This record gives sequence, structure tokens and C-alpha cells, in this order.
Amino acid sequence: MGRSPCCEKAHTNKGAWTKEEDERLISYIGAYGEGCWRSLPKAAGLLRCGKSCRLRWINYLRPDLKRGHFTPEEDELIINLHSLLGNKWSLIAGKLAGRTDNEIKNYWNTHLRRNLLSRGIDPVTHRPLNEPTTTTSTSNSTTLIFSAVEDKKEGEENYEVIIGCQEQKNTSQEQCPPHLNLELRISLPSHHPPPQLPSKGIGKSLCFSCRLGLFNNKECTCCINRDDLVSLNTGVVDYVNFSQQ
DNA sequence: AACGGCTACAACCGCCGACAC
DNA sequence: TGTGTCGGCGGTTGTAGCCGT
Repeated sequence: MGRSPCCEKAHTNKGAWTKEEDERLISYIGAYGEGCWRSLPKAAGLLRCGKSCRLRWINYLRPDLKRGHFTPEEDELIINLHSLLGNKWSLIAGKLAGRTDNEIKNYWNTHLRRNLLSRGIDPVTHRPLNEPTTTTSTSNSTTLIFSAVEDKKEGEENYEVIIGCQEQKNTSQEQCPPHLNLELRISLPSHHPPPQLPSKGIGKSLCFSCRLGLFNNKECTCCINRDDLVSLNTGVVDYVNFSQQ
């Protein structure tokens, strides 16, 4: 028994959206907001699958979309982010205001990928095409140097860890790419207080590395006083291990 | 003008993780 | 703990429009 279909396919439209369908979707979301995509089509009077509505809204109708040509700065950012994150289009899109994952994915496949190939760069590994695909040497490894700031406001249970990230090529002949500040934000759910180390007593908590899963609790001895966590913690992530899925 | 190949991008499909029960 | 539902993601496909012949 497989899962039930997300909608009744026999009674749904497919293909390009009409202007009227767009207007219905826009007016419905304008009145009731996003969410509950499964029931939205019926409520909005659309003969469409909920997924189709979601995609149409997110990729095309959302008012905050930028659209239009990508700037050279955006090109460079996408290439750099892709070299770090791979095909994580939603993550990449999160760093480009007004751009959608679908838009970036299409742009990558039609423009940037070809662009890199024409420059003799492998769009998957972001290394020269004539370079061996597997390398056991550490001479070409890339290191991500991260710094983190824990941001917890007084009286709040939730907090964020803001990661600044810089890429450093461990090779002499390669040019160093522009440093990236990903400003990744990791938030724990508000109903989950920060994990505590009971043996260390009140005011102690897991360090940043433990929370990210870079070390387990047994290996890590750096139990920092909670007050100190508001200051800067730093660490190093092996890029190869970090980026592989 | 007609045709075929190519390009760009909107839309679909299938899978997965989170969550509720 | 198992199962079903839902939203989200990445890969792929379909097609309109452009361009060269």
C-alpha cells in the first residue's frame, strides 16, 4: 500500500497557469495567508494540486520576488555557495534575496554550469577539469574556518548560533576564492532549552562544536560557562567531510 | 516563409523528513 | 512503535520562443 496521492489527479488542471488561476491564488493567499496547501485549491476554487499551488506561489507569484537578470555579483555568490553547499538550491536561494531555489537551479543548469565548463572548471567539484577527480592528498583540501556567536536575549528560551564562514584553500598555486560569510543561523526550537551537561553543574552547557555534532560529548572537553558563550567561539571544519552528503 | 535545432524556464514527479495520532 | 499526512526539496520534463539555415 503506497501513500495516497496528494490530490485527485483526475479532476486537476495541469500545465501552464492561466491569468485567472493566478489571480484566484493571489487573492486567496492575500486574504488567508500561506499554508495548508492541500486544502487551499478547493478553498480558493482552483482545480489544481496543492503542491502545484505552492510551487506557483513560491516560484512565481510571491510579491517579494526579484525576477529579471542575475547580476555578476549574484553569479559569483551562487558559484561560491555551490562550491560549498553543492546542489542545496534552497540553502543557496536563502542567501539571495528575492530569488527562488527553482530559479537558481535553472540558472545554474542553463548558464553558470556552462560558463564554468567553458572556463575549464568542473561544475561539480569546482576544480580544473584536467585535475584528477579523486585526491587523497591534503595539498588541495579546503578548510572552512568558522566563527560562531551565540545570541541569546535575556528572558528568552530560544537562542541562535550565527556562523560566519571563511573558506581557505590549503594549496600554494590556487588562487584563494573570495571569503564567504554565510551567516548561517541555527536556532533550536523554543520549547527545547539548550542541552545541559549535568556533571558540570548549573550554568554550563554544550559547546558550539558539540551542538553542531562536530564532536560528541565524550570527545569534547571544552565545556564553557554559559556566560562565556555570548562571546566568540571558533573552530575548523574539514571541507571535504563537511560538504559530502 | 518554413523548418529544425537550441535555449530558457515553468511545471511536474518522486522521494524524504517531520509530525500527529 | 508504526502508519498516514503534509510540506519541502532536488531532479527531470515539457514547451514556448528564439535563431540560423
